[in-house]
Amino acid sequence: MERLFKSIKIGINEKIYLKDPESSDLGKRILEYSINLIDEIGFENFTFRKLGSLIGSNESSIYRYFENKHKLLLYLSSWYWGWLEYQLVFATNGIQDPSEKLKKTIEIFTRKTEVDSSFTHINEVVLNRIVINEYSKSYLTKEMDQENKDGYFEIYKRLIERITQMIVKVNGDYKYPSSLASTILEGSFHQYFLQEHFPSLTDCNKDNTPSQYFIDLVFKSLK
Amino acid sequence: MERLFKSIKIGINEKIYLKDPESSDLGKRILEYSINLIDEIGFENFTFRKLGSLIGSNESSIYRYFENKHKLLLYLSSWYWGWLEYQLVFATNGIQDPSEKLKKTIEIFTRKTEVDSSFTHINEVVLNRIVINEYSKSYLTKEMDQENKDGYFEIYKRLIERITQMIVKVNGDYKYPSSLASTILEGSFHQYFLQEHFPSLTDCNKDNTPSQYFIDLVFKSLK
DNA sequence: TAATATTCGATAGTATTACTATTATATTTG
DNA sequence: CAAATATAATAGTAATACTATCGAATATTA
Repeated sequence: MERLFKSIKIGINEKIYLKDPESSDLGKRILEYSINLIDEIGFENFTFRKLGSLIGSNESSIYRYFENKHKLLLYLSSWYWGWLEYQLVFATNGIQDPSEKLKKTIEIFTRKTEVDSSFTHINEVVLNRIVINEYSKSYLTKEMDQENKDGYFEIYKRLIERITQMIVKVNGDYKYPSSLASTILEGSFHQYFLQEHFPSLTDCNKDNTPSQYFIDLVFKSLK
Repeated sequence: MERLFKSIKIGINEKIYLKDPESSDLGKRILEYSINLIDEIGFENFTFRKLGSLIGSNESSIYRYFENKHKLLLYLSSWYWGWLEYQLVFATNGIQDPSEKLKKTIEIFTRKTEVDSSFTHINEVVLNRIVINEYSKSYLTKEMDQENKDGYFEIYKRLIERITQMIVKVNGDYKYPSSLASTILEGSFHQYFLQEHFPSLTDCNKDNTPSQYFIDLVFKSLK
């Protein structure tokens, strides 16, 4: 539980930012509006200049918080994974039965994101869309091995490890708990992407949710 | 079968290129060396200027073949999917039993790529690495819906549809054949990525192959 | 309250990227 | 051999991704 609170409050690796964006008003505006702007125009077209003019601030001021937009994306996605971890632990805390717990976990990962008013300047619904559309760009780079060593993907990895442990508790003989855990996480985001852009490549829609698909997949695998 | 040969020979959507790179020596060198250069420095750092100087040619000459590097990536990945489709149909052609056929298909998708000397100027092993590391960047853009309408992802979609049909033949009652098919394709590439960069998040390694993991996953799902 | 530190905005400047346009030259083909 | 086509060389543009400097406003502290 301590690990969790650390993530929610100060858990974001300090090397990701130059100045803590939570420490000032401008910093918070950077977070709030960068989410909207990236969602709107996409990460490729997003620049600090555009963000500056959107929040009525200066490009160079934003550079005082983040080295570049790549680091900002790492910050936002780390924040998202930390928030998801919080949701996860909170929702599954009381559940004793391992299967029930794993089922609930899959539901948390695959459910539609809803606004959580506890963090006012961050819109989790929009941030969820960003993670679906942009997260893989943050690790599919030539710098990622070094960044991984520096701990930039810590929270994401911890999340997958949590699922792995739950899988092991349901069936200790299953041979691929880590692979299955990462399939659940990547896969559920991918199914949402397909629903939006390649509907013919998925069976998920309003009636058939990704939750049902993954619950079926996982529990048949673990039987 | 005709659809297949179309893909191998001229199947790449003509809107992707300005001038067919297979139609000239320079075009072939663009394909050959862009694969090496993207693999070496990553798609973000790759520019036509660098490619030009690598092949002793001019930046502006490359622009006569491809509008921009994004289109080149679309070309290369379309080529790869077409090549994979060829491998797939070739290897599964004689198999009658639907389960055997699906199993073979999963093996094709999840096996390590080997050089295929039939296409001399394209190195499939290196191209496979590019698809693992860069393919998602080609569709995670704001332009993708239009590009999808224009048919740029045709071959990729057809591949997934082929797997879907095989799944249906093995078990017509299974509720999520398309989702499972896309999970196999995306998932197996992702497992290779994890092996390379996040080994703690996968159980796949020299002894445990992605093939075994996915065969287990799929056939338990369809039982 | 004065001194000091911090923050931010404004401006300017650089190297690189992602192209486009033009012209000259080489090569192919009819 | 002429005409068409392909390529190379050069130049140029707008945007990007920063870095540096400086001064004004604001907050902190002595």
